[in-house]
Amino acid sequence: MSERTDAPARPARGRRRMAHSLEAVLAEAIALLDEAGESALTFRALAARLGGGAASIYWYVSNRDELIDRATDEVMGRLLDDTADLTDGPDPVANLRDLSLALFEEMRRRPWFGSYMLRNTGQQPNSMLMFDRIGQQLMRLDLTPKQQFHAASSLVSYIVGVAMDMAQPPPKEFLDSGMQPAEFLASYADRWRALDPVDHPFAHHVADEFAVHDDEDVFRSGLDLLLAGVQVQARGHGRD
Amino acid sequence: MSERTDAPARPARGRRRMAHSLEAVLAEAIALLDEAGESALTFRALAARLGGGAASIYWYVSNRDELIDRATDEVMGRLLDDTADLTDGPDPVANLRDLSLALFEEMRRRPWFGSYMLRNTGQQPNSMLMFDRIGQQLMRLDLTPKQQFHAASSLVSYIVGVAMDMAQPPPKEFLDSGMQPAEFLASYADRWRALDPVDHPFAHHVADEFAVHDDEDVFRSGLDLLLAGVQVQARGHGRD
DNA sequence: CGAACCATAGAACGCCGTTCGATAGAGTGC
DNA sequence: GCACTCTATCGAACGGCGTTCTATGGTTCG
Repeated sequence: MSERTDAPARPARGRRRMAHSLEAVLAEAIALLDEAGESALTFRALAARLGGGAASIYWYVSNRDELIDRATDEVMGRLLDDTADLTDGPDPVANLRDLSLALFEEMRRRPWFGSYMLRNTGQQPNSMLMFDRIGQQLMRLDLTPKQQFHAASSLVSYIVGVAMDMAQPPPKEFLDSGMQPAEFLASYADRWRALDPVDHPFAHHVADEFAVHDDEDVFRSGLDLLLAGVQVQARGHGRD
Repeated sequence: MSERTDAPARPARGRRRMAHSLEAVLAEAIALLDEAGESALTFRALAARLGGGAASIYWYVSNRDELIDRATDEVMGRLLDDTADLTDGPDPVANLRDLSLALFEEMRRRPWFGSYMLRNTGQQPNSMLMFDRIGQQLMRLDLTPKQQFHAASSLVSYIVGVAMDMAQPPPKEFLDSGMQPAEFLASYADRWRALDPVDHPFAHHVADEFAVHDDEDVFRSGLDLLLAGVQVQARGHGRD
């Protein structure tokens, strides 16, 4: 009857015993994912955080997969909001670059995010919106629809590929040896240098670069290759 | 543990002679992965195929992760053998294209393969060899080592990204409705057409392309964008 | 013939996702 | 006030998983 005044705009509807809510479930799920990665997101751990039983979560979500889908889409939704102005620029290619970099930033913040970004966009409306936002910039270029579709798909594939790379948890030898990330990278490069030079000429050739590389540089670099290709295609404006 | 110490610990691909059972374990593991995907690869299922107990497998492999790593690397080893001649051509960029397409083909054959390709190349000597083989072609172009390293990484990321896409199991609605893949794709395109045209202009714009697209075309298309970017960079021959 | 070692496998542990049924509380009609 | 329904919660249990421990058969060799 009388409303609790603690609830702001969206009252969490009448508080029951252990009032959950879809919002709360997703918020804690995301927190769990952020703190300890995908394997840490279990129904029991989540329930403990929410202060209830594991079975209760099934009221809001029918599945662990659906839980992850919704969490991912929630994050994507926020990202859409935060980056709404990135497509205002006059140059569509520059806009694509900014948009992709924003995605990269989010993936760096949340290594789990990229891995689930593309699965089943049918279940992830916001991922679909992001895909469309990318495509809309490509529509502004002088390309055939097929070229535009291919370019959008390739861009997303590239981004997800990098995401997968970054989602790789650091090997435990790193966690054990309290090294700094830069130190570890350097010592990892030494392993490249220890490989047979006959079988691995390239590893030796670029070991120095590898030792000091920054993930964002690598990402930006590949992104620019892809976008350069798009621009070549747009100027050639023709066949596929 | 399971290795004799007399043989000069071969790096990776040398035929193992006495490790009769490790080969069997990996062969059955790969068969299981091929037939029913990653989730089907359980120690119990694998043991059943081998006609023994689950615990026995731990003699050959200390981990499920290691099992998957070894299976992946085994497949990569065969692929290295099968594609050894793809880098003989005079044009390094054409060679990269052929190599990438061979990887794509393998990923199409084995959707699970791409997902595990890049993890921990420290544990996957053959993946490292493949990475080097890609890099060797890039060494032949007029690029700085940094550019070469970035290009190799980006190429692999792109390939893995597409792999992730293809590793997505088809939604169960597809399996239920005995549709042909082409039919399903068309009906999926209808769902794009049913989206709000204001929010999803691009989806509507390319729905027709999406309805008839072929994964390999899309892959090849993005690959060519990337390689075109590399070529632009090589001709500009300079700064990053 | 017995010892040493390789290889196997049954049983159990703890964790997981998921299901089922019981039940407490809020809303509703009388 | 009361009974009834509907919503949301949760304890308990099921089956399956990776993994470990321990016991034990089979070979090889002195």
